[in-house]
Amino acid sequence: MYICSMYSKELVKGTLNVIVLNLLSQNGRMYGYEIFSRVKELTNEKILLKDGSLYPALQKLTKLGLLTVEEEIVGGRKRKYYNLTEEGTVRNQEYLIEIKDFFQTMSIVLSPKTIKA
Amino acid sequence: MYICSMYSKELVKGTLNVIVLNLLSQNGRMYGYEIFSRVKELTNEKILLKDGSLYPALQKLTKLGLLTVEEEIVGGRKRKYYNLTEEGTVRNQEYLIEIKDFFQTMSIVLSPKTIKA
DNA sequence: TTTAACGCATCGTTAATCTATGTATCAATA
DNA sequence: TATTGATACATAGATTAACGATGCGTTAAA
Repeated sequence: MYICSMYSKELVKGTLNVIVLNLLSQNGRMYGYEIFSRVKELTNEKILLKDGSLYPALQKLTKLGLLTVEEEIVGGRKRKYYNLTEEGTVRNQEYLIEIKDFFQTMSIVLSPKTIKA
Repeated sequence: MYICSMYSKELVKGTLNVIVLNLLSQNGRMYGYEIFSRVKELTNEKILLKDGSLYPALQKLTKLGLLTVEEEIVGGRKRKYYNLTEEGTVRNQEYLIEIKDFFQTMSIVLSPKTIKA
């Protein structure tokens, strides 16, 4: 899996957690590769999560108590299904509020017509 | 100057360059502390650039040929005025396009109602 | 049988940003 | 007059999220 996002790394940085948490909150039970595929599909291949980023992130979020894992064998292949915990749900809401506020603030800073004080 | 942004570091990461370039493209000639103040004012203190981030960033952008510097003494204090170069103007446009596209893409990923394929 | 897609893991590196600290001027204030 | 806060810039070292590279194993298709 060698892939590359159309956005500079720096931009995408800081959004991985909220992407993962939010997808899980909407779709429920998902496994890593499924998350990768779903993001790829939703973004028209504009955001391609790196597996070297995604899998460690899922492990980290689990360690933090935001996700639960269940391992299964499906079609001879190992899968790890993740689910949001209650804490994960709360954190997702917080993240969403923060990121939306941030995007709005950024659009003000970057708006072509800002009024000088 | 000890300050703290209301957003998590990770989110703001990757947006410093475009903030600086875009402010300069709108306001023309500005100095570091002025950029800090302007962003603070525009964002209602939600984004407070750290001086340990801003000044190195200005130096880096200058080294990259995106900015020019002129040093002046104003009111007994040293100021370094920055301006966009042509290359900086082009880069700013590219950054703007990228970040707006990215924000739109993110809003799709994070939208509460995504249609499953 | 080889390639591609599936599915997960991990080690070492990168690089943007932060923290902390330092310098110096000026205005206000206690 | 001494101190604080705002103005103005600088830098060395630490942090840390994410990345690149690599590895393992399965299944299906060419």
